[in-house]
Amino acid sequence: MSAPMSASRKSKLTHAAIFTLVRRIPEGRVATYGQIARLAGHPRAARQVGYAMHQCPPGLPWHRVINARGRLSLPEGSTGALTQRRRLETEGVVFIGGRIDLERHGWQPD
DNA sequence: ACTATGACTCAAG
DNA sequence: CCTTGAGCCATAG
Repeated sequence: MSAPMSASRKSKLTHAAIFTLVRRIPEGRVATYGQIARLAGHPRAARQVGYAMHQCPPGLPWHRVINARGRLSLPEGSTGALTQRRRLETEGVVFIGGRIDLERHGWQPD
């Protein structure tokens, strides 16, 4: 049986799976790397999510993915960080002291 | 195949 | 609040 099976469990956390979840994050909401990994069935693969963002295809709302502390993981002052913050604020996400209140903007899938 | 690395996370000091 | 160390797993060279 070389059936590859469904990619929901027992498979490696692929970029495709990560991208699919990231696309599900609604506008004005944010999700953490760990949360995406967990939703994909890999609670410990937060790093892979971040790595996948490095290879994120055009059109992917990568800016809605932040770290567990409610801050942007990109180097502060970098072009990416500024772009991310600007896009999030455009969507209505509020930064308080450079931080996002996950209780308020955190994405909660049904 | 192996080693190094990384847009992470958590616990402890 | 910040720093340090360890765990984690896929990708790149």
